[in-house]
Amino acid sequence: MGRGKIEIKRIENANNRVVTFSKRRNGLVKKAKEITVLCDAKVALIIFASNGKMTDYCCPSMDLGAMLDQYQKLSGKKLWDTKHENLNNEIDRIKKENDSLQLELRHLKGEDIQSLNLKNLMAVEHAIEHGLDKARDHQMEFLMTKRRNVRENVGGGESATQFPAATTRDGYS
Amino acid sequence: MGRGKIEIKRIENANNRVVTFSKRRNGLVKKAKEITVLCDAKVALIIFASNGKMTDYCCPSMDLGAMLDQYQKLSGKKLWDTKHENLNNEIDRIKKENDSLQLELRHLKGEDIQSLNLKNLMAVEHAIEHGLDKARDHQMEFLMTKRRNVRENVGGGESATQFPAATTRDGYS
DNA sequence: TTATCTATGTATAAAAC
DNA sequence: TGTTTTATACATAGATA
Repeated sequence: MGRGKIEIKRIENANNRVVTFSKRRNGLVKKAKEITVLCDAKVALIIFASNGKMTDYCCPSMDLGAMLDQYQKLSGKKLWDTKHENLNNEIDRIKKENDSLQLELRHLKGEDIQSLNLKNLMAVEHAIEHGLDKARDHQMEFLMTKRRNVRENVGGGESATQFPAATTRDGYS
Repeated sequence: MGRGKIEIKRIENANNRVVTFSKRRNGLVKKAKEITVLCDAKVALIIFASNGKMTDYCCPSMDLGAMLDQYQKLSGKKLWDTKHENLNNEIDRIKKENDSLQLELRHLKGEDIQSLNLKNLMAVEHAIEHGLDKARDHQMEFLMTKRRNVRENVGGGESATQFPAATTRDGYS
């Protein structure tokens, strides 16, 4: 074309290639706009230069998302379902983790323990005992702090008399 | 062009419009292919005729999905995120639920309880006590059953002393 | 880059099949 | 519809700024 016909193959001269790209890209977008107007067509066009820079055109009458929905319907090709699948898998994974946490939690609260065998049951018991110890230790710390505060305070100590419930049971252990 | 210049506005004659569409669509796709080859460009092109029929072209070096990923990155526009948003919200919701379960679990095990106030600490304690009661009740049942079985067995008790096998699920420590 | 300048090669409007 | 024909209008390669 122009000052000489060219073969349709990669333009080796980098400068020519870039210049030609720029011209033809403009031409392509222009043509896309024209067919849109002239023929009531819907056109979406995305162009990446070899340097990564992007140019795009989408007809005003339909947005790209709608175009792509239609594309998927008509072509049968999936564009984002693989992405959906990954998210769904993630959801499944977390839900399972969630379920097992819920179960463990119920066990520690003494619920659903009929499904446990003796060994697991004893493990649960020990976990609970350990937790109880720590909770009581902590309560005690709370109270000690409170009492010390009361002593250092001016007024009366009625709040300081409030001791933890701490009913100690002895099971068989 | 051709036998007469035309204005770039909708071609009112339906027949002309369709014929022109067909010609220009072919021209557009041809140009898209050419720039792809000549300039190392990546091009995606989707065209819908007013009758709904679709024509598309995508450069061989990148599939449409990848093109669109790149499009989203570079343009900042969301194509399918509304669809994804729901799934992502679901994931967030479950993750939060998960976190709160984990925290509750740690509390019941006596961990991280320094962050609790006295009232919550006592609530935890009561939950633990309740769980412990139930666990011990259940253990007791186990043993009673076992003892009864031993009594009812004919031979020597050595097989009867064998405690449940305990195929173990872990996590109670 | 982008714009302008030309000579050429292409695309295509209109018509007819 | 799709193709061919043909006259014109456009696009653009290469050079230059």
